[in-house]
Amino acid sequence: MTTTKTTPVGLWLSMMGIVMDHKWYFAERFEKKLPVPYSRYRALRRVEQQPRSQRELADAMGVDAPAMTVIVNDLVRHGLATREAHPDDRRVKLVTATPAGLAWLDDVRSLPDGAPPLMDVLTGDERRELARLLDKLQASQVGAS
Amino acid sequence: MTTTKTTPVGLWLSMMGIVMDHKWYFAERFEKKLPVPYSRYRALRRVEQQPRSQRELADAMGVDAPAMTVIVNDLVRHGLATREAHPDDRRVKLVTATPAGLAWLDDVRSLPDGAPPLMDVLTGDERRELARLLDKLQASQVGAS
DNA sequence: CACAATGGTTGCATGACAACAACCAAAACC
DNA sequence: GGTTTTGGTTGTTGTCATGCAACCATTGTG
Repeated sequence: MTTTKTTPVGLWLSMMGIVMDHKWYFAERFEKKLPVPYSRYRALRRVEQQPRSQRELADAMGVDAPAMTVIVNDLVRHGLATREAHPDDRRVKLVTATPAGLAWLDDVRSLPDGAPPLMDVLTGDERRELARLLDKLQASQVGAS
Repeated sequence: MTTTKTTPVGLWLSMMGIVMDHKWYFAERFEKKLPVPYSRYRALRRVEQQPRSQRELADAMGVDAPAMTVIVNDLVRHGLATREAHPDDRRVKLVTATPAGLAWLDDVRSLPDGAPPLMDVLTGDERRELARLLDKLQASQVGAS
């Protein structure tokens, strides 16, 4: 039985290992809901609260501009988001989630058996604590390379 | 400010999101240490304590036999592991970590700046608590070591 | 012994993702 | 007003991961 080191790298390796080992489980159910890659969810998530430019999205996701274009193309094609020119700077394309897009986000988040059986081993208190820690991690956004 | 839901799917999406958002950061430093894909680490990790057959490894990692062959080929080619026929059943190939393999595992685990700056926001207590929760999750994995 | 089942191997085909070059359009700057 | 910078697009390439088909060697079973 592994005992995760409490160093940053130790924690990171442990967390990444768990995610990688069980990614396939989630992927199966996720792609059944809508046949798009997970990166589309990652992008749409970030325009849930307010529209963002593709530049902002690319920086936040750690991908380059060409990759972002492809992702947004896909979102638009599926009616999950719209791409409009920014009124003040027409170079900028604002990506906005459509009602269908918001509904899809909710769908994914309430996927039955969407999470690998892993989480069942945690008690209610532990889940709340894990959620708190993950939120704290998520709050610290790192810039691009 | 996202507030992670304490449901299994909510926790899973949050955790996976964090890993995916920062994977590139780790990958840069990981592949600088040794130019092999991360999957090689995932595999070698599992033979750290004791040798395993490729079948066991494949099941534990959620990949099929052909993929496992490729991974082990790579490990052997880099001198990180050996592949020997099982004495009792010569169909079975036992994968064993070499001293160099074990050293590499340690190297990766002590990569300077190997983890994204994320973890720095956690206090010592929080890191210990996160390590405990991750260990509990990991313990429920198939073939956890 | 003939025959299936199991563990691995080889080869191929696909999809996701990242990196990059080349390009266009709209600002910003001197 | 011409140049540079910025946001975005198109297309190509390469790598990794995943899946499948066909095959070999070994073992187990009737």
